[in-house]
Amino acid sequence: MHKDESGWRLASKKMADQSDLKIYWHTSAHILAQAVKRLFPEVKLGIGPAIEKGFYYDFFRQEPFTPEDLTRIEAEMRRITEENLPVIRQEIPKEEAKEILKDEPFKQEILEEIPEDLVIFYQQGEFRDLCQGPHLANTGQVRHFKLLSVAASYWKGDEKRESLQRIYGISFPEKKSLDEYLVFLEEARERDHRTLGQKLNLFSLHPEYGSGLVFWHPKGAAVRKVIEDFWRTVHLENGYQLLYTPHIADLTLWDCSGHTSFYRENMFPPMELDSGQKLQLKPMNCPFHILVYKNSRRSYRELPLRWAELGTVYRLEKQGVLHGLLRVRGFTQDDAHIFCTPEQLEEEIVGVIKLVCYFLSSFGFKDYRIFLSTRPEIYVGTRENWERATKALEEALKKQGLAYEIDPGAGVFYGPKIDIKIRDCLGREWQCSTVQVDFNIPERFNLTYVNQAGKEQAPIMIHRAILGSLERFFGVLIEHYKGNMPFWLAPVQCRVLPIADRHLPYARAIQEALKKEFRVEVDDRNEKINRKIRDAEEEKIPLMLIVGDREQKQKLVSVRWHGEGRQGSLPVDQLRELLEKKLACHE
RNA sequence: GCUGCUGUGGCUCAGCGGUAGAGCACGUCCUUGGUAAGGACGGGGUCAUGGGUUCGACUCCCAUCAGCAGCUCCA
Repeated sequence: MHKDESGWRLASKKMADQSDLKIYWHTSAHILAQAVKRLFPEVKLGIGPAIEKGFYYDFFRQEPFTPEDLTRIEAEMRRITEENLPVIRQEIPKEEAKEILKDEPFKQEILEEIPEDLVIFYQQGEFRDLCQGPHLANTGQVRHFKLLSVAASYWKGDEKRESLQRIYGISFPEKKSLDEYLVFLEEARERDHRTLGQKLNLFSLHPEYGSGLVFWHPKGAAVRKVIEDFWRTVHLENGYQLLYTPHIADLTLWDCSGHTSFYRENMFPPMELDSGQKLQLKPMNCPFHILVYKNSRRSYRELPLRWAELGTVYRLEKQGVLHGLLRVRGFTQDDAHIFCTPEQLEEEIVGVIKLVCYFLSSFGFKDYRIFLSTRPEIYVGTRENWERATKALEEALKKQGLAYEIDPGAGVFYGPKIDIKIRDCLGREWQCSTVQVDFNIPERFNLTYVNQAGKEQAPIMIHRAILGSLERFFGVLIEHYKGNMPFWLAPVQCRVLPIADRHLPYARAIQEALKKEFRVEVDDRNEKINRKIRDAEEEKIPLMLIVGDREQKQKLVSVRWHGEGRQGSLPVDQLRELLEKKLACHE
């Protein structure tokens, strides 16, 4: 495995192992709240838990906290730790608790939700907070901490409720750990696909001409082509057929699919022609695939039909949620719809899951989480269908021996689903693969097939995407590899570096010898070899071939792999064999 | 969409109430150099947009647009 590949995974794992840190962080959050209360007595308290990496506390205050405020708060926290206040657990009758919290409206709201008569408080010095605990014994145990940022949040995560200010912080018993964490944050920034995308010239965004729209540069497009070619080949090998469908269709199609009622806020407004016809840019591909299905009468003999398309869709995402390649307004889904009989459902899901595992491992992903989302409160279809479909999804996961978590009530209204989430460099999870069983759309469009008894019957439809969207997947890939694309994916796989101008013809000959199978460039600039190497290294080109007098004379190339230094010399034919092997195993 | 911060040459950023600067990149020339930056010279910005305050605004204020962090929502 490449050294960079899972830097962030290791860092987060190391911390997760020390579950005591959660307690540590929780007490840190209390110290933060105490400091804020000392400096700004008018502030109302929200909640302040430990999170995966550190802690936060939510406050209600009219004025925003400034960076200077954070510095002051940090200084006050320092004082509180130096005071070494004992942290005392108290059990208090609810009535009394109400009196204590009379000036804390948010805490009161929490209090009212607690059924027990006795509630628990933790007190340190003059500060007392309604809290389950547990906590450290005294504030002096919190040694090294830093407030990282302040951002807005909603009370109870509800955008209709009050907007609070959330202060994030991190703390550790040892200075070394804090320093390491700050270095980790710095490295995460360097791994950011937006920075790397610019530096490596992979893609750009031009928000002044439309935010959330991606421009793939030649190098990004080269990677995309490899991904797409691989994707098509694998799908064809697995019994899929390819479809191409339009980007727009008459609005009535979307009325029929239910999108205009269930999905309107995410759709671009339709464009109206002189004739009065309204054409809608597609937010999803499924209605188009359905039209293809409906284009002829279907027999059970044809099923399952597996139709895949790299379909570009447009969704009007809210301004504030856009994020580099990971959340955009125009993207290409690696979509497919499987039409099958009820009997085939489970086997088809197993097939999809297998395919997901194959793809993710081909791209080097080993750290992902699988969620099984069950029936939400608002749903269509019968309970029996839901149970059957949920069971089919669950069985498929079990058959593949995959660990998964149940996400109760998180299914889509038309059916349950499996989501697979991959983490980015900052530990944020992004959904890529998704497998959804749909009862709704086949019914809405009145899809049928003729069964063995010669009767019409409704097929079951599976929506699935494996990479999710090419844009998001590319973004996650960049961060995963820190821009060091493995040989098979690298936009420029190999660059030939002639030592002096007189070696240019030989360098071109090497390029000719390899270019049929590999993406090869020649660095023909008037620069010293050190400079050429440095630039190639910075561009993260996997393979550098240095050619000078020695190589030319002996018909060799001097091989240097990215990040690994020189590896000796080889004849080109021998090198080609080596590279072919490397390609085949996706190294 | 909400809260806060930000918006200066292609990129990263400095700067200031009196009409702009660095590094990298780019161009020309010199140099032909063996495993991470050779040298010299040069071109390039109506300081996001629109209002306002002011004798004067890139600098202060307001609005809009966009970016960033987070919240909410999603592939």
